[in-house]
Amino acid sequence: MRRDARGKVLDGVSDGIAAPAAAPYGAAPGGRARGIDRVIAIFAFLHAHREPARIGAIARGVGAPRSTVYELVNRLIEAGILEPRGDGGVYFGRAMHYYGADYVRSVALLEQAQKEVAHLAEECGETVQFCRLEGNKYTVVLMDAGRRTFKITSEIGVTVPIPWTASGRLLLGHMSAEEILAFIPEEDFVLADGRVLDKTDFLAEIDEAGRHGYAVTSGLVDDFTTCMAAPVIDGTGRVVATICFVVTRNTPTERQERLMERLLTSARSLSRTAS
Amino acid sequence: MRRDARGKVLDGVSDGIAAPAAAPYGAAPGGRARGIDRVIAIFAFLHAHREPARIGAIARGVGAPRSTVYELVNRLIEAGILEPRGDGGVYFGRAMHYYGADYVRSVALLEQAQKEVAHLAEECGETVQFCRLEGNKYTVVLMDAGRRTFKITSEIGVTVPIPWTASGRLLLGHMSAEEILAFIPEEDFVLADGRVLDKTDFLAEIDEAGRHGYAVTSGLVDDFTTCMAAPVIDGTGRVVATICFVVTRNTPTERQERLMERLLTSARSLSRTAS
DNA sequence: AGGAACTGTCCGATATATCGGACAGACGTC
DNA sequence: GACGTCTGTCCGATATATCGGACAGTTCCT
Repeated sequence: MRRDARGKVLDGVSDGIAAPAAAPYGAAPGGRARGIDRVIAIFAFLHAHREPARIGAIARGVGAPRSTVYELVNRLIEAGILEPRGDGGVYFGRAMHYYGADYVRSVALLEQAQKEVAHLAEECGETVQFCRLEGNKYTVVLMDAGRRTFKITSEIGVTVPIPWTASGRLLLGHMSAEEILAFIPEEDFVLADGRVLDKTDFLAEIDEAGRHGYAVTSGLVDDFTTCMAAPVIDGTGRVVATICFVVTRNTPTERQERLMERLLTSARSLSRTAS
Repeated sequence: MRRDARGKVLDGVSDGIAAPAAAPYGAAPGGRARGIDRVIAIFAFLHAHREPARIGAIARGVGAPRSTVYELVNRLIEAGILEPRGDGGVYFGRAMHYYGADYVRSVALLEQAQKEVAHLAEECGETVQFCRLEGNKYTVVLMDAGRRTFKITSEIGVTVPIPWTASGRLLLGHMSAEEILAFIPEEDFVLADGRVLDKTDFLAEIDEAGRHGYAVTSGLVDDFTTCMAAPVIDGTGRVVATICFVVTRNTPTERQERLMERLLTSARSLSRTAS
């Protein structure tokens, strides 16, 4: 009886970190779920939705009874964790921002990365990102859109297939070819425009990135951007994160080289903190 | 039977936004609390605690049974909302950062303020903060510690008595004298070092700040810092936030004037977004 | 005007999450 | 080596949170 409306939305922007334990969008029909699981599902839904949602839409999205969602959301609003927005919508609230800031502050690498990202963006005017793996996906953890924010390719906390990114070619450096192919879901080799990446090429690019100590890709996510990434390496030699520029593809080679120098300097500095 | 240990800790860094509805630290002894209320209390406790806490300490801190806290915390860790840290401690996790970033992105004023704060900090090298009221307290919403991060006076999301701050003198501009005195708790006029602020002086300073369109205070939070604040004003003329510099008290007057010019420019730009 | 789809609120029943207590093991101190 | 305090795990009982359904009011179609 329960329509699975909006399933598409959630699928498209899959997140993977906070999905309800076993159920895709909700407990088995008739089953009763715990409040905490409902809350986690509501967070995941709002994050995937990317903008305020009305309570009815949330209830449908997570497959929970409306009455339950009203109850929980109102309690979360009271706590400042969610916030009512215009037109009946609800989205994340101030408390989330405070707790998120606590997280960043508590991780030395992130705290420093935030400074580096802001500094590079200000100095060079380009978009700078600090990226990591999130399960078997890639995600932007920190970003500064720079001055000429011509286009936002990806946003904080939104997961993206690893092969779509320059950083992805660095972040898998510690894995063997077999491990890599087992790790990445088949469908992640398909780009947004339908093109399919060749796995042999991909493996070769990972190898090359590891030898050079950086990676550059063009026209993967879209036709007009180039992504340049440098690795942040921990004490064991493993690439734990990357710092990268997102620039227009027609950026002159000399400028790209200068930007890469700046990236490598920052990455080395971050690597010291990560050790 | 239940010791109220750590009560002091929570008191000292009172937060005010996410405290469990009625109970100070937990439900009445013997009573049974909802999972969601426990979760909210756990968040508030960790935020007040300012660093990873062990589960036993959390249980004591929020006045909940250990078995319940284990259950809830493990579920939250699974969802990436909390994260295990070294030595058995637990603190906020990646998901919190992602959701917090969603919040900032969804509020136009905050998104722009983040850019302004980073830009001013980079350009001037001083600590810049974007501040707001949180109930009847003051709190830093955004901060960039600048280059010479000589000392962190306050951190994101930590509430501070309004009279302690330069911003506080601007943020109450829309209230009458009676309203202000009714709004601020008696104890908030006592500074950290025990000095008591005179209410008449305080009201006069608010009036002066409103007429000048900025506020400057020295030696309030500690002896060595000066705080300079400029108001962000919405369409109705109300001060909805401030942007401010935190500098050493011995900063030359000419430099302070130049910094204030930069603040006022940013504040005017933000005011346009806030309207 | 009628209908469809929404919102926000209330209610009683029952499946179950929370709780208290017990357990073994780890750690440090005296 | 005995003691106190901690951890992580398990369990059964029962107070109760979740659920389904109903309600009136609103909006937006046609």
